[in-house]
Amino acid sequence: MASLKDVAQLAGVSLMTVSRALNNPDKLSDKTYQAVKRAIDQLGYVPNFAAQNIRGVTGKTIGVLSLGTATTPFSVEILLAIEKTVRKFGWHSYVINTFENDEAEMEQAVEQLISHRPNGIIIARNGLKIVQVPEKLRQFPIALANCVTEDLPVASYIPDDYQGQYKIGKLLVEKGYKKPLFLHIPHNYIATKARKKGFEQAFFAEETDKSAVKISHYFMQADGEDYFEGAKPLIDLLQRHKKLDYDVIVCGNDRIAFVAYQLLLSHGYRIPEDIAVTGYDNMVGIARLFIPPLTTVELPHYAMGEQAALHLIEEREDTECHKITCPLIMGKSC
Amino acid sequence: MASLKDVAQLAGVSLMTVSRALNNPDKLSDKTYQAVKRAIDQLGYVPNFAAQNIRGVTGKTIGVLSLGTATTPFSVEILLAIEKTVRKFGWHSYVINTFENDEAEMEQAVEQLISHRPNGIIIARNGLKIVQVPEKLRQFPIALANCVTEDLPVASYIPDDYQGQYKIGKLLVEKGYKKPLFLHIPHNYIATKARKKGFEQAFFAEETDKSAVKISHYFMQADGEDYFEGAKPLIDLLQRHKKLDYDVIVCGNDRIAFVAYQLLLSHGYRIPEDIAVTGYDNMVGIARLFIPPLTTVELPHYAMGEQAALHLIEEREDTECHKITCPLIMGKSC
DNA sequence: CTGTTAGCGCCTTCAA
DNA sequence: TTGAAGGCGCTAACAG
Repeated sequence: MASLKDVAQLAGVSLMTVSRALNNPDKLSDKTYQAVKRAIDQLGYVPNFAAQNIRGVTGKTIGVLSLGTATTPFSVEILLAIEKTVRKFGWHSYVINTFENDEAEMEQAVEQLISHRPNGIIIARNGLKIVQVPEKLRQFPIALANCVTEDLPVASYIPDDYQGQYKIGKLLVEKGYKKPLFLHIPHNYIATKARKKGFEQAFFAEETDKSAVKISHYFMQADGEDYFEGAKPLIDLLQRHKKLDYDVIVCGNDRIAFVAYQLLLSHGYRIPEDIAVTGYDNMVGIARLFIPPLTTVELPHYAMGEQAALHLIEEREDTECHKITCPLIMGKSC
Repeated sequence: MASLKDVAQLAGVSLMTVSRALNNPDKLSDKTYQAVKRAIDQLGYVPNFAAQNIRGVTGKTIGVLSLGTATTPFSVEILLAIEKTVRKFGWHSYVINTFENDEAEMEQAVEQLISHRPNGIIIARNGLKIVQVPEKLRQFPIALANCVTEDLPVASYIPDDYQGQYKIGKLLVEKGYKKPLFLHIPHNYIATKARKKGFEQAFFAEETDKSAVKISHYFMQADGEDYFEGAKPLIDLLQRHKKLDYDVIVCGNDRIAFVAYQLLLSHGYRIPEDIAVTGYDNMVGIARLFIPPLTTVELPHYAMGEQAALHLIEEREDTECHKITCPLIMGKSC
């Protein structure tokens, strides 16, 4: 690959002149600049990042430790947001994917991250969870995207699950729904509690006749990603009862909603005439395939990545847990 | 960040001794080695990648140009496979995401890729398409994952769509299905033709009474990713006819199947008793939510990434278009 | 305006 | 077994 030296040779100037043509063109005479530029184009020269980096003159670099992206690819948007945001500021990003439970791989991943001498670290997770911040990473400025930690005070950017589910609850109250069935995501997820609270508060705040409100809470035991399980309670109900005594199924995420749709439709229920359904996530590429379109709430993947990146770029000093609004996506399922 | 020099100072040895402790431990006396090691641990020293790279002693690097991952996150597995594979060989990988249609961004992406002085380039796409290989990238060894090009002879690794759809066709014939309705993915996709051919050959090869076979081909016009469109013909049919004259809906992908399921179930059809359905893709996180489980074919995302990486690592010299088998995923929808 | 020198962190080569 | 010198590609600081 062509180096500065090659360009200098071809242009018949010194190394520094070429360097300047790249970084301070106005410090050169127009003639020299043109000559150098021609040589650069001719050789297709592109500066060597490593060489610049060693001198500490590249834009800064953010190392991203991405956890578990494989199983839930929908959150890639976090990574894309980081990449796009840092690029806008002339920074670079470097992503390492790994899994929390593979210690050896994690160790290797961390070392690889450090070997690139990042100016900051973002730890991103596919689904909201508590993460451990690897010891060796704690020397860097850190921001968390879609995860939190108890290890140390560090800023995190996560979805405002309370607000999202609250908004759904409010909407349902306004529309006059009285008997919701809440099909949770696993009870050991962080999001679960916030969503439960959000939904209940939206309901109880508006309904004076609390006895009319029936909320059935079902929790799935499994920790797996098999959201089919989330709809199991509904399966039971459909088998046991001729007619459901609920007017809306509030689903913990769009995947559970998909299962619910199939169950309801196959039992002759019309959505939303006979029974309404709501989701959560706004799964990219899927959400709009529901018939009728699913009313759901969007996980702010892009914003989480963007904000975490900005946190490091702008050197924000807070160590708060920023809850990002989940916009309501109005469909026709309720 | 600690450098070799710092470690040397702390250990009271020369720079080179530390370097050797890292790369040729056996060339040191055990005592010195232990002393150095202690210093390394104490400082948490990790070699500076850029400095190694500039000397050309790091493992090699593969630059990945990832196209359009945002819209279809399901193919991230290609990137994960690349990362995992190169790591196994002590290589590194570096991913840049961008879009084909943004020329300025593409230009920038290519330069960034080159600035890392990769030893090889993989171009990966979210969905199988023809790509242009940027001029400046052609100087490197290249492998394509989930895409092909007409620009130059270069190895590509893509799904064997013919084989995949053939297998589905064969299965349906064996099970006695006679009247398929084929809901294609857009007709301008590369995969479409291969799948059509695969399906037809499976059918016509076995059925002697060709008149009994009814294949209705519908093509969607839109070039968008809105696979809802793919099911439009089915919507029309359901509106026009009391009872469908098909015994199986062969869907161009799982997303179309997703729509088809809802349409059929809401019209009182039981799957597969009244009408069967098949998919294509085995979309991660979605495929197993179908009720009944969808019989589909898996896009070999992992294998495509892995093989493209191996192509570069092993310095394979062919420039063929490798079609990778799509395994049949047996569900209960046919 | 342009060139020379020095040095970033590391490793190869050669000398001790 | 260990150390010193030189250089990878680049740029900041200083000369000319």
